[in-house]
Amino acid sequence: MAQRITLADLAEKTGLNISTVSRALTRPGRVSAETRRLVEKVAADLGYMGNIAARNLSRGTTETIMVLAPNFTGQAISPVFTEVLLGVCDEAESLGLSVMIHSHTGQPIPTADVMRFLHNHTVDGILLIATEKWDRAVAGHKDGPAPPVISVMHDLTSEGLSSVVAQEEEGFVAVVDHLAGLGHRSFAYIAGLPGVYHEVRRYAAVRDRLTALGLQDGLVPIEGGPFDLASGFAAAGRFLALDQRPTAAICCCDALAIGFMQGVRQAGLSVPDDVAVAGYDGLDYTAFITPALTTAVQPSAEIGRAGVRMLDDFLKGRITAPRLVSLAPRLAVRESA
Amino acid sequence: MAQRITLADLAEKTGLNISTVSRALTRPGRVSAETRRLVEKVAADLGYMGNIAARNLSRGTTETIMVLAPNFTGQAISPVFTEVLLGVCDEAESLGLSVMIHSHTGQPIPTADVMRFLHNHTVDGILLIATEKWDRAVAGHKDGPAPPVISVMHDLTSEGLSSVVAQEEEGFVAVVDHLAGLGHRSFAYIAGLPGVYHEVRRYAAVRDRLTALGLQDGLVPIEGGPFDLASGFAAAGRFLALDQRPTAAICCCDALAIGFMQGVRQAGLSVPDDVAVAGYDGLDYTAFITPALTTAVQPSAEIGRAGVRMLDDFLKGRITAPRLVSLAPRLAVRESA
DNA sequence: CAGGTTATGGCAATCGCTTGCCATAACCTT
DNA sequence: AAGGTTATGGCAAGCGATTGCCATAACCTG
Repeated sequence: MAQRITLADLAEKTGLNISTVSRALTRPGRVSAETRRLVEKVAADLGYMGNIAARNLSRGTTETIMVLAPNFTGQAISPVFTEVLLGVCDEAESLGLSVMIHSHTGQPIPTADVMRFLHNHTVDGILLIATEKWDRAVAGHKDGPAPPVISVMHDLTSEGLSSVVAQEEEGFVAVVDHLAGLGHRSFAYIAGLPGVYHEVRRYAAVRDRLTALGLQDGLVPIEGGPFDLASGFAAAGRFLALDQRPTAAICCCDALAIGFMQGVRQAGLSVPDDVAVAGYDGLDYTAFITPALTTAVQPSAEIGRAGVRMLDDFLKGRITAPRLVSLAPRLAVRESA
Repeated sequence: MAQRITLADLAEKTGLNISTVSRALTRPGRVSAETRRLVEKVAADLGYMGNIAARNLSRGTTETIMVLAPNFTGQAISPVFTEVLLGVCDEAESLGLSVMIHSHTGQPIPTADVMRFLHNHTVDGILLIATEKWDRAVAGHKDGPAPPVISVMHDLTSEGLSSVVAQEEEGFVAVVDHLAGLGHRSFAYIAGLPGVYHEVRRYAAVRDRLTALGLQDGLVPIEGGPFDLASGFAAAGRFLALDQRPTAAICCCDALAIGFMQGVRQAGLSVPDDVAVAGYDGLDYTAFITPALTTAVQPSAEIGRAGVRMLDDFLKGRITAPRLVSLAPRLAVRESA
């Protein structure tokens, strides 16, 4: 793929100077309409395509953003992440940004990596899908201006990073309220990975809401696992072994819920009659299984879009102070509860 | 994010020439061990990070590949694609390549786009996940050397593109054989999007195998749709309206199968007793729904990995002629059939 | 019509790294 | 010890586009 046509070629062909050609192509108002038309015609004729690397070097910019995702390689991907990515790509495209994707291995966040990508001009900004805390100290940027990094799905404003998140708490409040409204008084909580951001917040939301309703004594936390189907299935075993089984199960995420339902039904229990089940995320699949899962549907793609918009605002200097955007989930009441 | 340290800084600090510093960092054998150590130490001290854009311009290379995916924005993503992407990222990382992702809007493949990315040095090579035919003519490269583009999931060797695919036909042969072995003699085929590569091949595989078994008269094609859950659900309605319902349903993909199962079960039919259902793809979810879906599990992530390896081989000049790699799916017999 | 704007195009430095080619020094051979 | 290698580092020319600054020409204004 040898680079064929350069600005120099166009310059020679048009008899103009390289700089004029460059301006004709990138600064519409800077040259006369006539000149611009000429250059454009010749460029089209010759099939000029420009050299991005040269532009990047010269401008010190790449028009590229990176999404740094957790565990993206080496294990299953959460469909939620995929949806976020879809939103990201969508919005990036309409803003004229390219998107690179890279994975980080989880906690602790490889701040050094982040900084490297930024510093060596690989990308202009980063959309961080963190699993754990962003260790600002590692960056050695404690005093400098905030780096162009937006946290997605995690509220890291306390660390100085703009963030766009879902109102998970509200989602779980809605779930709890719905279940309580159905008359349930005992609740299993099928946990995600212990200690992890989402798990911690979701459990807290459930517990607090139950407490507010005076039902905290009915809460039975059950070990789950890494937000996947198999962990939910395994959790069902623990649930079944309980002396007094709660009548409802609130799962930390949809994958756990689906696995859990599969587990209890295999043991002969009926959902929702023997145990009502609710999840969180709103994966497509939840609507097409039997019984269809009641779940809080999170606007994942929109989160991705908002993240990109925010990063773009940041890069263009339209905002400077860390900001928080949080999007509300919507409860989808279906058969399982 | 101002670029701070450059090779010039290191050169000054070490008293060496820029070129020597550059070599110390990138051509281990080219300088004395002592010099290298010195440079490395100073580089570490100063936190040198290099400027990728400059390197790219100078080397005429980007060490970046692009995955060009269909419909990635604007509509639901197939989990299969996600899995492929996972494999791609995984392998790319271990080969030291970055990956950009970009979407194309389907047929016809935007060959011009492809060429632009290649020509303007945005990326070194492309992993094309095509939906339709690759229009070689558009590229205007009919005579030139093959561009560094690998087709993934579609055999485009006939167009001169190396490809890595799944042996879909074998997968469907296995499905048909399994169903026939169970005693089924009438088969509904729930179709994907009409005319689309996968749909065409899969249907042909089913029909041919049934013919080979002398069971072709039992085949009833049923309109499905764009490889998603809702289409499968809708197809169930058509299936139910049939005068004589086949006893087995072969679905073009898992999403269709899941939607289909949901549809027929909602109508009171039992799977597999009233109708056996089988899919293709091997999505995680198929094992955790009731009834668990019998399906041909395609090694999607491995396809992604193999694609990247092949592209890398191509870029490094280890292969030049178009090649075809095809990976076998594995039949997972579960409850639905 | 003189003095002052404004529009347009050219010059050349610059972005930071890479690499072919050359010079030097050190080390062999016979 | 003379001629020949080999290892190491420096020089400088790129890679291709961008952009601040300047020169010129065209156009105003009173």
